[in-house]
Amino acid sequence: MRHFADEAPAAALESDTVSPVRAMTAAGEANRERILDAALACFARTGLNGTRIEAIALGAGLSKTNLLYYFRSKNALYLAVLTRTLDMWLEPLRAIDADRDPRAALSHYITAKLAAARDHPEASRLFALEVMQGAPMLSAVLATDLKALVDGKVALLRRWQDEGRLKPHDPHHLLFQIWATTQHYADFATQVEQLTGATLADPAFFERTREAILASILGAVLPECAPAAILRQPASPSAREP
Amino acid sequence: MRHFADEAPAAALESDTVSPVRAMTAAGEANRERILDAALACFARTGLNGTRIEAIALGAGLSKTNLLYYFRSKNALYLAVLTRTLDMWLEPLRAIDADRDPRAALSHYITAKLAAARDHPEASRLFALEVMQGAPMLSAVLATDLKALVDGKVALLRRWQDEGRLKPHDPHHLLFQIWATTQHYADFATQVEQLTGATLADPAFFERTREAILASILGAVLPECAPAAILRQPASPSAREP
DNA sequence: CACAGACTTGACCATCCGATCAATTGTGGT
DNA sequence: ACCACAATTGATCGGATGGTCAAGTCTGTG
Repeated sequence: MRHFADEAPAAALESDTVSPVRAMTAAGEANRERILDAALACFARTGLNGTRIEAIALGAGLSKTNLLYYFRSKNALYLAVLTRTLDMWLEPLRAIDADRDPRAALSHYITAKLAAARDHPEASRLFALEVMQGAPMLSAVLATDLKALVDGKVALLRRWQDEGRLKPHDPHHLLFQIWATTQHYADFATQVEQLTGATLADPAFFERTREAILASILGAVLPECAPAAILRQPASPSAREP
Repeated sequence: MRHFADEAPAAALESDTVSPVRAMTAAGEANRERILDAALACFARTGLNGTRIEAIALGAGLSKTNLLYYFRSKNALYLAVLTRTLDMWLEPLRAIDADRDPRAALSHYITAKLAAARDHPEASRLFALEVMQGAPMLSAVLATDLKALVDGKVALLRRWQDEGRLKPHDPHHLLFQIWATTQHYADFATQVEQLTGATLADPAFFERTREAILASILGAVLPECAPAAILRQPASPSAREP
């Protein structure tokens, strides 16, 4: 019997290559992966509470009991899926490069995020579900890792602004806008498809989407376009409004 | 025994003021409302599967059995919450007015949506959860009511573009961007607060957020600012990208 | 070949939770 | 005061489901 991570968000998962006399079989590793894939698909569609452990097992092609041999509990599995997906999900943000020109950096970031929304919508939905429920399993990671990562990029954006290479625009809101607009096409794919009849899988639609996002976001932060007194009318920040 | 709506998405709920000999007591009506409020709070936080019917009863201040006297099943209650909230949620979109000047109309819409995200974040999360899971209970309504509403507004936006009062910008994407950016601050409030330390409840933060959104979206569609050749570098729509 | 330990299985348990029922209390109208 | 019906309650059922157990089978290594 060899069991793995459980509840603890800081779980170290397997690690220990000191191997307990004999390590995990190739078949075992393959099963673990298949389980994680199936679990991602299920959790992203129906959430933690909505998915039955048996459905995941079915998707992975093994029995419920056998699945529980690899992951001691549904929570442990959920956590494993979460951590496995997180790195991939944050990769594009990490890749924003101080050495590159701001326009290229932001343009690449937006494109990468939109491509991720197209290629891994389940990952997007998984995190969206988790965060929307208050991130009960992820709050620690968010408050440390993500915070640090974002702080760094915010500083970079500020520097670019100070150098006059970006228009003044709150860096946090810039990031939020990018996240929101790109992930929207993954998280609300159902709605998008019902209203437009298209999906990001359609290259033409992808390109139109990309251009629409680039137009509004780059237009707001790149200095070549005169600011134009866009904000003029009364604020009325509290009105529910007609 | 008087029971109400059940599964059917097209449920007519109570209606019938023809009263079966004696209508519902004032206390009864009040209870119904309290249940719906409590249910909204719970469903928005933990989703349909994640909330126990007893938690809602507790939040509403009555017993589980008593709650089931007012709503014959958890699904019926969920559906009732959904439909009760939908009207309020779509109101700002309906209010986009052909008679108004495009700038004012869009600015008002964005402000109203952001205010709604601030004042009714649970509503936002409720629909987000529902749509993200494929809108199992709402797909019918979305495909008809919402579709019709959106089609109308898209036509209006197109007209404005044809008249030169808006820059060419796919109307669907414009709406999606507005929805995504405003609702993000409700749906991902946890994350936003962890990263910025602020909430929409803070008037200064609300105003900064509003300005950031207006700047990018209005900047992209209002004609006073020269387009500027923002989209120039290679598309590479498929690259995952470094 | 033998054996240790990874892998797999089917039967089973315990509990949670949505829902029903029978019975009681409260209340507005006549 | 009485009655019909709304409102409320506690007991209880039954199905679903997460998780355990004991008993295997398979496989690489000594």
